[in-house]
Amino acid sequence: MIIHEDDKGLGFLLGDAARLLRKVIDRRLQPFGLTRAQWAVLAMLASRDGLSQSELADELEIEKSTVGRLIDHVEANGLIERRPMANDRRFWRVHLTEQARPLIARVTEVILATRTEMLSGLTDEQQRRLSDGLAVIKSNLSAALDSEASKPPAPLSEPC
Amino acid sequence: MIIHEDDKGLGFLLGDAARLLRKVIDRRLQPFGLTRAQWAVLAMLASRDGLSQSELADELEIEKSTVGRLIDHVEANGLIERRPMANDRRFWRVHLTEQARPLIARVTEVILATRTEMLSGLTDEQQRRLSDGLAVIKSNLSAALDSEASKPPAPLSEPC
DNA sequence: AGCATATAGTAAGCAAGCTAATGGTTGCGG
DNA sequence: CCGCAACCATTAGCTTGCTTACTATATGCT
Repeated sequence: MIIHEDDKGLGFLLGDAARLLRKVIDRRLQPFGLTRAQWAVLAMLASRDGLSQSELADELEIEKSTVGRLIDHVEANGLIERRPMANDRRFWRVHLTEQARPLIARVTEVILATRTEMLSGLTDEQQRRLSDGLAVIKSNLSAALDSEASKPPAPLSEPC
Repeated sequence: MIIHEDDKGLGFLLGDAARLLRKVIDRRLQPFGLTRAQWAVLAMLASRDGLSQSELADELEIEKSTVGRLIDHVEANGLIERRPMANDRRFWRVHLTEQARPLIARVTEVILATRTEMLSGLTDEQQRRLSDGLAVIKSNLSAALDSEASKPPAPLSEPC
């Protein structure tokens, strides 16, 4: 049979695991006044300080509007700041503040510990295969999204 | 080195893949007036009609409050209905309406096609391993969440 | 120069997660 | 039988995702 409804389907499994991970991390980051999404911004800036908001959106694979609001929150907490660019006033470069560095170091430990916990019981080989599998899925889904972006114009109404 | 920052870390990878899947499915279900979360409710009821809201929340692994609002939406669309239980007025049993059945059949095809697309390029064996890996992760994260629920009471203040 | 187009960011509105607090029922123990 | 605890559901409020529409700035073509 085609539909081997093993348990709930791989799609649901993926969603459940991701939701659970978000929940765990949000809990553990709460003492730091951070959420998982906000941490993603900090982690990206930690290795590539000074990105613009659009670049951040690309790297984090979320929408510009989402990243904008996210930055509002983190900036309100004093961990990052927007700096105008001299030559192009449309841009803002986002930089970590001094307070951010030590906090990032501590949060990194929490994140790594959580990752270890999440992967406990899986061999390095299994982890690698999991990574590879998820990468394939991401690539397939990106392709699906792209192919959709072109079709919608005329799926059910013929011209005149 | 311990932190082999391969690309973005397995945690981010997991979140990205899940977010992408949600995006694709939400798009494809939009013509049906459904979202992925609402579909989860319908899919569950399709095999186990008449669950209570709390049972649905347990099965779907989301909070009661979330499932309540979700049911509001789907009910407003006329696909399900809440029926009071005679002997216990705290309960509502959620049932599919007649209109729901044919729609569920069509949506199921879309979902299965999307799953196939998502997994294209992965052998059955790879899919199985992916499933198993995600199941382990879910179980580890559930354990992490539980162990946290017991600790918080007294992490930093000693009794008198 | 001047207008059209593209690009960076913002704003508003919806869905869906979560938590915490509330109201209404039920059931049990004294 | 009365009151307390447990339980179902709802409400309100927060964050984060998306979409769509808008502003402001830059660029490019005529």
